[in-house]
Amino acid sequence: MDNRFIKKLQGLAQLTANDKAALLDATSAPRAYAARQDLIREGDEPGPMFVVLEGWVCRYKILPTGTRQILAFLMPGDACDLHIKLLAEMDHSIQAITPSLVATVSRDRMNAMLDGHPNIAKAMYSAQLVDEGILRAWIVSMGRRSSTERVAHLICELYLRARSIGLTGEGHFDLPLSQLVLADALGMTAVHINRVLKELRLSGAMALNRGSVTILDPVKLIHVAGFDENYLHRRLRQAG
Amino acid sequence: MDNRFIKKLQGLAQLTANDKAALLDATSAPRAYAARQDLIREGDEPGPMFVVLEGWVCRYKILPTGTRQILAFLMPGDACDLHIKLLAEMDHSIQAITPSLVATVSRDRMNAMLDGHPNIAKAMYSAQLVDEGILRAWIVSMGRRSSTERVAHLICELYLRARSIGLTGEGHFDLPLSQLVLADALGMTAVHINRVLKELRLSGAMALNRGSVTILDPVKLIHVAGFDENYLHRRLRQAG
DNA sequence: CGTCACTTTGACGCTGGTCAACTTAGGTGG
DNA sequence: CCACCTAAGTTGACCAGCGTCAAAGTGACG
Repeated sequence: MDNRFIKKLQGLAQLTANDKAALLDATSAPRAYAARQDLIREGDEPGPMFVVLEGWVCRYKILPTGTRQILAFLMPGDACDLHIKLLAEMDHSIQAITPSLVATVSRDRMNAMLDGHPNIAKAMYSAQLVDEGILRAWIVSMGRRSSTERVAHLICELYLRARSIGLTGEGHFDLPLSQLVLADALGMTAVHINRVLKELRLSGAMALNRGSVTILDPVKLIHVAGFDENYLHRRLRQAG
Repeated sequence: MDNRFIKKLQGLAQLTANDKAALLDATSAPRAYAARQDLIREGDEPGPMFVVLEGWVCRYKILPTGTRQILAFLMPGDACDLHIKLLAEMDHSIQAITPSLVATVSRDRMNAMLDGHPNIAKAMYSAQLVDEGILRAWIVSMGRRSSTERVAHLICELYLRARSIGLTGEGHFDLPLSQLVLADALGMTAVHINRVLKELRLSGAMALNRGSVTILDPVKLIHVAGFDENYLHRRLRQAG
């Protein structure tokens, strides 16, 4: 129904009613987090696996100089850290950006689910591969794209991810990220993000206003971003 | 003995003689690759898992503009793409940097090994988590570190990785990477890499000459890099 | 001994950071 | 319903870090 975790995994593998029931049960008691509240901090001992059901969450790391780098955005349906318990401590923090509902699944329960439900295991391994691909794409962006290209590329990525879980309208979607958050994600300053957004708005490619993105000219935006349309698409074998 | 894959996995989990025999057998027929030869290209259908036994290998991606971004370095003992077969096509290429020996393990064989050898499974999942941590650290570097810091940080990382598989001497190690390759890895130009290396040499922190790095002042280098000494260390629970 | 890839250096300019001020929007309490 | 407060967004002036372009130097290898 509106369990976006199940919805997402269904796109990655065939799930039986039994599989879905197990997933629903495992995520049935989510906890609410306030905006800016940490789920877990760098240095903490890894705990259960997190599954975001509502809201936006990010992984981030603070450098000794006080600057922040956001490493990933987690949207409803995204999970993290399949085998994380193997690590002694977290090398980054995870924080809610908006008020969020997040389920936790203990490692034992997780292992039982992976063992007893091969379809779930397949879907989750696929999801992890996609996440790794996103990490690599971020490196490419940071290393070889201009600031304008980076911003456009991130918007393309987030739009497609939002669309795949049914969170988009016609040519627009909610993006509850401040310009400071975008800057921390893209390795830029909020000031420069602002200038880039103005440029993209004036060029007629896209506009970001009050937490909502309007894609004015998809073709132009994709072109500016140098976005590979198949990036999050063709990458998976046909589910099932 | 000198199978560095086994040596590396031993650092991540207790392996029985039986486990080691299975690993040795699976990697007993490596293939030789010449420098600059691709193991697999972006767009190809994913094949077997690769295990680097000798030489340096990298993941990379070419942008439409022709620029290249290196996404990871693979050293002897490093493997890649545990579940890669779930993807329809590669989103990046993998290439030998130096003449290399690389074993391939078919997916069926891989799955059999993961099922039949829980210690191997544990070690390989740990290795993958460490690799993901390295990806995240690269994002942090690209986003929030200056060029000098980036270079110093990469050298620290590579030194520690080389040391963990016994490839370092006293304060120096072989680094068969041209300045162009370093530039492609760090999102810079070869010209600027050259200037940064000169600066690091003059400051007495480190020197790179003819494929070999000499760490002149470890404390200074770590300080310049803002390197977290525990980055690749404390991160694992005690093996065994 | 010539070729080719790699390294080194200088001059110059653009992208994006810094600093500072002002505007806008949203929330809270009187 | 307004006054106030704060976080977020916007803009301009200035400049530094790093890219670009060009040329010369070095070493490996046939």
